[in-house]
Amino acid sequence: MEYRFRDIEKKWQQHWEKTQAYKVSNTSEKPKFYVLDMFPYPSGAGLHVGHPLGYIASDIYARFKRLKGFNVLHPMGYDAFGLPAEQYAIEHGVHPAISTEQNINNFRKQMDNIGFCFDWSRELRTSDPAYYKWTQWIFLQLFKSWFNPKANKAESITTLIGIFENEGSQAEEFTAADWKNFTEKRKQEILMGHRLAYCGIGEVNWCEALGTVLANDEVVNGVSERGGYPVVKKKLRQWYLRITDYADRLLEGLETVEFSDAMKEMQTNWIGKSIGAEIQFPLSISPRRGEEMEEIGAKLKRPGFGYPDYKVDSEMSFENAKRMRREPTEAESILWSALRSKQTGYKFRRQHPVENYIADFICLDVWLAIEVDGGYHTTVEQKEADDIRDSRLKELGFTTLRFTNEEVINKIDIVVETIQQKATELKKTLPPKTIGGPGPSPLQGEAGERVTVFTTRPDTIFGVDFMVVAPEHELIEKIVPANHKLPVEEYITYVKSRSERERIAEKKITGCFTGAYALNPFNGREIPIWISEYVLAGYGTGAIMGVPCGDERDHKFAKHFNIPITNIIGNYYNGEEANATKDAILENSDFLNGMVMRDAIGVVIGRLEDREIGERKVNYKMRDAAFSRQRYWGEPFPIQWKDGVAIPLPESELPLLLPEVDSYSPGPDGEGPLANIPEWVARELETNTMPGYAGSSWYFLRYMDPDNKQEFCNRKVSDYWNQVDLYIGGTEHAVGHLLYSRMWTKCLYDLGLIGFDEPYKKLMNQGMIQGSSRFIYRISWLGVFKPDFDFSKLPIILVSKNFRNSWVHGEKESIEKINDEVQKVLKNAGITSMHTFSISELHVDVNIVDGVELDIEAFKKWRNGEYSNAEFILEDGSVYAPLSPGEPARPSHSDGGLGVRSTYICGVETEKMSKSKFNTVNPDTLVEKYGADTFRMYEMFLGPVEQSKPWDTKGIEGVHRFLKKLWRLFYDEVKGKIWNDGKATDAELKVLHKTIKKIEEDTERFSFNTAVSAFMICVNELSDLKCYKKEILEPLVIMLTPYAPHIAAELYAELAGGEVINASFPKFEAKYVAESSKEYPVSINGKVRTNITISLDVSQQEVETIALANETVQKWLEGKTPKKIIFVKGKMINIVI
RNA sequence: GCCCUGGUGGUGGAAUUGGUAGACACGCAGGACUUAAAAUCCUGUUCGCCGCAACGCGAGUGCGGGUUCAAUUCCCGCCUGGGGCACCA
Repeated sequence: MEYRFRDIEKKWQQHWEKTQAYKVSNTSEKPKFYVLDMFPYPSGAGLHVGHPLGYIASDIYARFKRLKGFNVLHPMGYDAFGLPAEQYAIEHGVHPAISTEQNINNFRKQMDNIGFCFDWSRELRTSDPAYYKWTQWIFLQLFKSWFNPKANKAESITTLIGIFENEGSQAEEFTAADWKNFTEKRKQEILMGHRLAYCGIGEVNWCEALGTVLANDEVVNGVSERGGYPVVKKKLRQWYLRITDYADRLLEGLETVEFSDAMKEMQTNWIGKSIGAEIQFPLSISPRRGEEMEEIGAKLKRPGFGYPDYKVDSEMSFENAKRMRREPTEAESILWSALRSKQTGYKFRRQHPVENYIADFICLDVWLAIEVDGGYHTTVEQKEADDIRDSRLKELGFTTLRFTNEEVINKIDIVVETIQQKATELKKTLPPKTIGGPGPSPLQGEAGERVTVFTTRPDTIFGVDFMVVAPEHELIEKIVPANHKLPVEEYITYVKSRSERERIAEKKITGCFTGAYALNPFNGREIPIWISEYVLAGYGTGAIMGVPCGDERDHKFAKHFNIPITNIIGNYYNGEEANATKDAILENSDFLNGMVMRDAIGVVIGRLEDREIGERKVNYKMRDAAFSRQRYWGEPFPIQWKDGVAIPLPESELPLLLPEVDSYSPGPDGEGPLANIPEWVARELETNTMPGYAGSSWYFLRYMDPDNKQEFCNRKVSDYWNQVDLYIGGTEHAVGHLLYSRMWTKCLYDLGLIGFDEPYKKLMNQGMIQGSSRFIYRISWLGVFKPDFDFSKLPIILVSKNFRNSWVHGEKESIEKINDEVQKVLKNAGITSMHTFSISELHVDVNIVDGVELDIEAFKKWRNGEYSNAEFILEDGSVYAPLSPGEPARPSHSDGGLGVRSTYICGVETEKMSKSKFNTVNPDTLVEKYGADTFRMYEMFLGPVEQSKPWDTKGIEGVHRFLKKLWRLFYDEVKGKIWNDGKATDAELKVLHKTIKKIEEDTERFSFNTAVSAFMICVNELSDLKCYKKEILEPLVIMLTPYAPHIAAELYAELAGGEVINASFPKFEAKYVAESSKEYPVSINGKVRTNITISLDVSQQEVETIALANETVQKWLEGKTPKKIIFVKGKMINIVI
């Protein structure tokens, strides 16, 4: 009886479906185990051999755990919303729901073929209203929550409202009373700045021609990848998730989960926590002075980029400021107590340095300086000094008010009123502050008066030779003097056409001087402000301080633009490349001179904080997650916009169904397609939809309780199943999906909806299976065609790989050979008008190539006979021409045997597996040919699951042979059943138990490839021993169940009766594999020279004696005495001479 | 550019904690069975040198250094394939 895998597999798959063998209950005495695969997107291309890799791995583990006595949840479903279906809809007019449904059916059919143990009664689809109802519901919970930093967790927004009502907000500068007086709209605006799901303004890549928003990788060199149309940045209202508030918890959580170190590192880097300082650099030229400014700028004749022409003892003014703050005059004290804490409605600072002056009081919001004159201001010299100071302050854009001591002391009310009036007046003349909304851009606030940078190295403050501001920084348009406008605008136009990716990756140094200067806050040194594409508005503050001697990128920038470099680290800087050391002793660094850099960091921060020009700051590279898409095929937001205020729909109205649309094209102004529906717009509903990761951020919870109509998941059920014990998927989800779903889980936990705050306890990464592409080489005709030329007469000539290669390398012989052939063919075809050609490389379907040999006959039938008349120049130079009429069909090379066996050799390259590259291998054809069990085991046998590798079908035969060999331990072709009840020998038991141990260990650590090898070794050894004993075979079959469930079920049913999937994993017994001696490798100076078998229980002394007595050892010793003998018990012996 | 990851025979890979490099399988070569083929079985197979063979010798885990009695494994520098870089999923 032969191994009839097709019958067996069909039989058992039907049996399992009929008996609902994989249906899992939410209540069980057994311990639970949750195995989950990352949500697949049902693409139109169907499954290729890369997809099942992870599913087979999880299936093996799930089945293994079941044999080990666990109640195993192993569900599957579909991340069914997504762009490809929408793109297909735009191109073909098919509703995404329809194409998605078809794709899912196809996926399901393919998966069923492979014999997975999924509990299909729990299948999910994110596009199903019964599912997305709860996605919308969770979104509303996020919308109605804020992150309370004190509690370090999310809370209902009502607790925040309570705080505002009672205390107001210090950070946002309003009192409880203010809050009560705010309009509802204003209150909502403020609350929006705290909601976990919030609305803001964000920039997208907008392609007018395609009428759509593009992903970064769809933008190449400033134009769309599809079509090559121009792309610009467009600001759109967007939803965001406040994931940055969870940054610290996402970092801490990594310590509690079993992810690979690489994965943890990637997430840590993505979050990008860095500790440093935010430093404010005052601007040298006030943006308020407009046109007048450049004249001054020009007049000032700044000496290049070097030091300004006045020198300040900054330590002096700094010390003065501090001392004077400590010892204020009476008048100053009185005025300060009237101005402090925003009593006037304006924020004043006292003894604040402006360049090298120190203003008594200053309000940076309205550019107002207040001077209180003591008696000594009456001298002529002092008067002059005051005038210079006033005019400089005026130059900088400040208005100065002067009061005498007497005025302040006696008429404080009038003084304060005057100040208030002036401030209010100034405020009106100020350019309107841009209200950017609560978007993620950090560029708002008091732009226009100073540049704020974030740095992890405040100790290098005196090495700042330039600043780089993001070209899209709002400050730019305000600070650029007219004579610099043109080049700056040109540069900004260039940057606008670039995707973020391109900007970051650009090796070429680009940038543009803005014509404006900032001042070093400590010594007033002028610092030129540049813009460059490598600084992004979204990172940090959107501006960096350039320290060329300490940072490689800054160094290159300075060198490229000839910006003089200040060396603050002495010998550590060699003038050639930057040195990021923290160990150098600072030079040219004012009050830091002589200090070790790492110590200076804290000192600088202390001074920054003292002088209120900066502060210690934790910065995250991670930005809030953009959570809306201007697309159709996604979850609608349950939000209405009334008078610019977002109103959540009542939960009773969920789900908000995705409406039908006539066209899937975007709406006006880059809005989503939903904006095209009059009724939708009339209801003032949000026209964006949610992104792909919305549904996949919580799906693991829905699997636990998929049919619940009352809640997203019953708490008791989620308490039972708890975390996913094993999550399998690719590293491509390392930072996207995994971080989002971790954040959602933490939110749900904070809100008391689930009982754990990390979704995935253990993560296993599966590698990608790449495609191995094959190429053919076709002669492409170049030449002049007559107008009436009949193109069908043009012959198709294909040359084998080596001919093409040598042709490319210009080898005479090949060129002549190809030329001859070409001329002959052209002549036969009666073509004389052209004679030149090139050779182009074309993908050919890997399925009609055996290794690298093209199956010529199959190729001729490929693509409806496109190449049926092609002529082939084969590897040996012979020509394979089309049949002349009446000539009998020739066998292709693979039919072998007849005539000369020359072949057409294809080119090979490893690429992504993709339909368009004709390198996809469909699992269906392999399952059809070899069976699901062979396919499963072969995918595992290919190598470690977590490693990427190109697919090669060669080798599947070996696994198939193994299963046939296993079968022959049970059945003989002639005799039929051959197993017996005989008592197993020691040798047989040893083979069995060695295998049990290996399979158990390997399965537990996901080393499935070595487990398959162990099965092969076991079957080989049992075959050699001619062991057909039930005592051995039965445990073997149980062990095999996770890997090859069909054949195991069949053999087990015959052998023992019953269902193997409910059996128990065999127990390993050490006594059967115990060894008493070991064949030790004996090395001389680390090189193995011989082997000696020695009992395992002898001492080092005895081993040395035995080893030295050995003949080979004697020979190598050449009479010398060994210096040292190393003996590692059970491992090896090494003799050092 | 930045972050992560891989590189071992003709091929996929093994070597679990620094201890016999190449398990297992493919392919290839030779042989057995057969009229023949398929299927199956047996033998050999890292490279080089010597040799009828056995034995033996040398080199060898991307490249160049280092640590160690001993390195595929640890350290430093480089080359190179793959994944990610925020709207592909």
